[in-house]
Amino acid sequence: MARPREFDAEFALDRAMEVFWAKGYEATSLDDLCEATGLSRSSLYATFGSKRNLLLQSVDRYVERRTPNIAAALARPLPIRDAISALLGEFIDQIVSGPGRRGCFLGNCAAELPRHDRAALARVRQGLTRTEGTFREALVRARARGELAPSADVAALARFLTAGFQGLRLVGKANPDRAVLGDIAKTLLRCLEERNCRRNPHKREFGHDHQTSTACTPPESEAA
Amino acid sequence: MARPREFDAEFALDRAMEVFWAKGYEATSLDDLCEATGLSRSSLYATFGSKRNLLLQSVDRYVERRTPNIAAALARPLPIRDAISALLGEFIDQIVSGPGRRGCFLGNCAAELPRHDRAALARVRQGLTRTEGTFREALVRARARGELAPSADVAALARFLTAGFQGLRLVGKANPDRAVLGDIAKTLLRCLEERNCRRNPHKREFGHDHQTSTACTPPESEAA
DNA sequence: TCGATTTTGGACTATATAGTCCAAAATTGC
DNA sequence: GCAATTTTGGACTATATAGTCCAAAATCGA
Repeated sequence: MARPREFDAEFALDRAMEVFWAKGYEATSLDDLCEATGLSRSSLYATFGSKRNLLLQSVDRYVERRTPNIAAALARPLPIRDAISALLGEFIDQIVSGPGRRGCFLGNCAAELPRHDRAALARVRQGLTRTEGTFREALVRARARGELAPSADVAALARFLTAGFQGLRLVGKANPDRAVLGDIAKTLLRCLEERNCRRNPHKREFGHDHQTSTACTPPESEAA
Repeated sequence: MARPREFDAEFALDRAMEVFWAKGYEATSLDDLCEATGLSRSSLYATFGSKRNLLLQSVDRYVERRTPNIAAALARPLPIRDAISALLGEFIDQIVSGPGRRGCFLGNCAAELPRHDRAALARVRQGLTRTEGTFREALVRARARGELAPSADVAALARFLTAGFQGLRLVGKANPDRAVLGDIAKTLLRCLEERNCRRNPHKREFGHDHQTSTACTPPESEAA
């Protein structure tokens, strides 16, 4: 081999991720990325290929970095509700305390990325699925400890928690108000109370039979 | 007066909103806006001032347009849970049926807008607050009808529902899977069951006392 | 030391972008 | 019809952008 790299690609990726996270994909320029990573354009392109490719890798990186944190928070020697409550509280603290208010990178990407960008959305989906899995594993353990009803639908609860956390952080970005976020978290936690976590077999599942067209205007011919 | 306008500003605003909604703020160019509205640059600028200003007005427009829809859905002669269930189902249908998968415009803006953009975030916040108010009013009526416990904390429930819907739609953008979204909706609805909606006075409220630093890395010196 | 190989800085390109400007067109009151 | 007034199309500007390219520098094996 010849001349070695003067930078650490992992470190550069972390810094790039931070920028994408803080500013969003479109609003991040290559100059921003060069400045944040300390790399020149040639090194950036040689290492990561393109801005878009760097985003994809940043998403993966984010997931790698955050999943263990969440897993650790849920593995604390606490009743699962208390562990989740603490996790919610930490997010809320981060949000209301100001500077770190960037939301969840996965959520930001999901919101910003155009829906025709299959590859990128797949990465985001994988990340969300991993979060969901982390929640589910913790719930399974909690159920085994007797904290949830034996019939608790932990898969559904995990999905719900994933969406709930996303909702909390998204709302928090626009409305970093402790009272509001506390209400959301408090109510969310109630869904974990033991009596709510039994399966309810005669309850209709979702889908298939809704008629009235409400919500938001659907049409518009798929703006390019 | 002299020469009259050849276009309808309201109509143009609607079209502009659609583009922002579909593509996001940064990814929408003035050419996109001109094409969608049919206006020339001069007319656009004379009418709306700037791209950013047009976004702000689009947000307001979106809120004006969607609030009555939600209000109407919640005012249907149904138990509140059924009305909300139907609303969730409609959103899910829209998401999984494909083309309309743009998420909520407010959520998209909250995710994309930089947090230093006070004015824009305030508009978004107002929109979310209005949604919350719509939920709350419906819940108050439901409580008066005896569908919720007299002590139900309808304000907290409304905030929770606002975040929950945001979470559902955000997750749906990355993962338009009926099973996943159905689980989220199903679990969310459980929080509305009568027995869950009583105030629980000795339960600790949120905030103030969380210690471990988990979640996602907070630092980074406020990337410009 | 030398040739081979890789990295690096930064100049460069081609394009896209938000916003400006003005002459021509359209309309009004008279 | 005419002067006044407003709108309109689109040319124009200045800048920012993603990505390319290459000569110089740095390192390695021999």
